[in-house]
Amino acid sequence: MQALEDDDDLDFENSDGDDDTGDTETDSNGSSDEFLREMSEKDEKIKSLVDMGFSEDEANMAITRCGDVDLWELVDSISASRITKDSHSRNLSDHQITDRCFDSFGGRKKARLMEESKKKRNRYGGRAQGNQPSLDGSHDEPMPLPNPMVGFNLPGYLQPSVTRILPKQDTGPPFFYYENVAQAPKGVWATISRFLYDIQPEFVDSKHLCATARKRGYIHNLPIENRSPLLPMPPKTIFEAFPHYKKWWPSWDLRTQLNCLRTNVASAKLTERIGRALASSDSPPARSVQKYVMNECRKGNLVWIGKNKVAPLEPEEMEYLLGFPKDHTRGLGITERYKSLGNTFQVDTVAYHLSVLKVMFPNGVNVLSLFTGIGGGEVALHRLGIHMKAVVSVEIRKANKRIFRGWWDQTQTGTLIEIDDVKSLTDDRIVSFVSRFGGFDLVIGGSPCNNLAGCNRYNRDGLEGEQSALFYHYFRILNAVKSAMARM
DNA sequence: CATAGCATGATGTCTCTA
DNA sequence: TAGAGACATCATGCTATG
Repeated sequence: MQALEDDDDLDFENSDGDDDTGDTETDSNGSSDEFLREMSEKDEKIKSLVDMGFSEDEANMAITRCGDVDLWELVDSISASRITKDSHSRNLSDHQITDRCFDSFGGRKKARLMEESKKKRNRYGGRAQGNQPSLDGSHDEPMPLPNPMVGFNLPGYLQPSVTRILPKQDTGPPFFYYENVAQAPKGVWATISRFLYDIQPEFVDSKHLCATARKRGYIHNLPIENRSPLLPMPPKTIFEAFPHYKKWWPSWDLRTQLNCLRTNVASAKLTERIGRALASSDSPPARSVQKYVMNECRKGNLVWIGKNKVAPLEPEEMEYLLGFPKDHTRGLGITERYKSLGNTFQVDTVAYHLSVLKVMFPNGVNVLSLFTGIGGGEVALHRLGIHMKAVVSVEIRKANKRIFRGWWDQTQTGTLIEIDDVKSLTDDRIVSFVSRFGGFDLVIGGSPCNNLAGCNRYNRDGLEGEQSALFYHYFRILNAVKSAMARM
């Protein structure tokens, strides 16, 4: 849901800020000693795992079990053994555990995956979303994006009704709902899906529900029958959403919907250049000018606000398109508003998926909200008329917390507990919350997309990237909630 | 120090065509 | 079937300004 920056309002609840001054100084230039190098790599991994909330013992055991493998495989292994311990809640067989570790050595599972790979490629006609920048090449399970990107079903669409049956141990409680960008680097969704109990992602482009595109993947264990959309349904075209732009919209701009709302908007210099290019050309403009203008308009989501005059959307217009109440983000600077809005849920889309909760929880829900952002999930629940008895919200950006707290105070009567950082939400604290509230009904959140998003020029390094790796905390926390609730 | 403004490609998928 | 082109993308880093 949110993009997390490391230079922004970092005030951790716990004093985990001294991690970097730890005992694992890596000597990158001097040491010719292979042994020392391996040891410091091992220390690095242990440090990262401890950082994620695992114990040092667990980290050590995992490295012993699996050898020199990627970080995520170690997390996988630890979690697998944890879950085995909770065998009364979830029966993961020894066979699966060994298979996972075996896989780490590039064993028979690799061959099996390759087989499945081929089958799926054939089944989906060769269309495959790319795969992970895999270091060992063993995780290239394809995760094709559907076309059209409409998920399991959508309101008003006549399509074959998809049914799915989840294994009993995955159906909850709690229900969980995870979100991230659909067009992630290769293999990312395959990995996310594997961690989240091999549940197939539901890919939805919000352009089928509103006037702006938003291609996202959602993994959840909610029922998919008897969903209902928020009413009134939002406008699905630009002119329906903003009729006044019709006046200046040139006939050769054929757009009927907007592209994905992002965290930045086009500069005034750029819109000026476009204006000058149009002013100095014929009417209608030459083919090449049209092409230039249209390219910039599509990239920057520009709209026509005057003769030869384009501009980016206002924050208020983005709030509207995304399903938020007017002025939801008001009070922040404009840059901060764009950043917050660019990173949030499309409320109608998420609400459609969550709508099944209404009849299941007539007395309200307890929610664990990770990466809350400006509260897209909570706004969706509220608009569905689902009461929130308690929300434990984890969000690191002060600006977002301010917005969310303001909305909560004005609209809600339940309990809100705010936590700054997923890293500080330890297993112990989770046990304590579960005991206090009698368990969570919904664990919801979209983990940072910074290192997955296509428009990141610098650090698009996948699920292991600095911010996007926080996905593993979503996974850790979800499992902690599951096992704590299983012991209730 | 906080904020705003600005410029900065790569990695994919899909479509069309030779 | 290969290749070229069209198209989309929850952003980061630098700089100026108070």
